[in-house]
Amino acid sequence: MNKQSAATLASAPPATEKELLARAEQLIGCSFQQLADIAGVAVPSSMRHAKGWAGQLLELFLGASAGSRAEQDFPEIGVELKTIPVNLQAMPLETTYVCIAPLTGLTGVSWEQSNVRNKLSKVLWIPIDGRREVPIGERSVGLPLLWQPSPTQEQMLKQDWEEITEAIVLGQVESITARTGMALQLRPKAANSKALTSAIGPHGELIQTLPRGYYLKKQFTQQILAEGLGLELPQSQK
DNA sequence: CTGTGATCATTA
DNA sequence: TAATGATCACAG
Repeated sequence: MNKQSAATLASAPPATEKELLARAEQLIGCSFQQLADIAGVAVPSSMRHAKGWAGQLLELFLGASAGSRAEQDFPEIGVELKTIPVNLQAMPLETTYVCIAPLTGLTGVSWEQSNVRNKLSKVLWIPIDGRREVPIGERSVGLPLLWQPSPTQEQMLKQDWEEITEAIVLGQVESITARTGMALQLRPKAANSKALTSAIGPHGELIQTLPRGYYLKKQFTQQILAEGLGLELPQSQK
């Protein structure tokens, strides 16, 4: 079968949301093998040593420009790109990394000014086939969804962020686990478990601890994707 | 080391 | 088997 693809590498960032969506729509149904061929890169046999491969491949086609800067992927139009591995039921297979968590200098920082809120204020979700039993080259790209948090979702994120931030400020960072929070969680984000960064200790002193990052829990991401498909949960009452 | 892109793999 | 804690590659 000749799968016709209009996918092309982006030469510049999209100037508008509409242009970004148009590019994303050209990728629907494309396999990673096709995209890798166009991009001139090899398809890894496993993600084990190529964990960000799919995300960075899609950045090439969409024209993301921020590189490794702590910014949205498309600062010109205020959009963050997230690829999300899913199964055939469109259920997320992984949590979603949001950003690194500052562990010092947080006094006086509000949710409104937080990096988490900035990154999540508008997100282009692109589901990808994340099934490990399928060879990577055969996995394909799903339907893009441009999302902004609903008031309820933002409230949930804000509540979690405030709970976690308060613990960090109070020197309780080491007592925060991935179970803290309903939508947002704090987890290690480092090369390995020996990496260290500064944080506030239980008595207000500076301590060295494992760097952490903010992640979205699967259940929260699943809700976003389901609503994007128009699949609201059944209402028991109308 | 920090921050980007995340997924892996051991544990509960 | 799902979720938590650990890890991989690369740019700067």
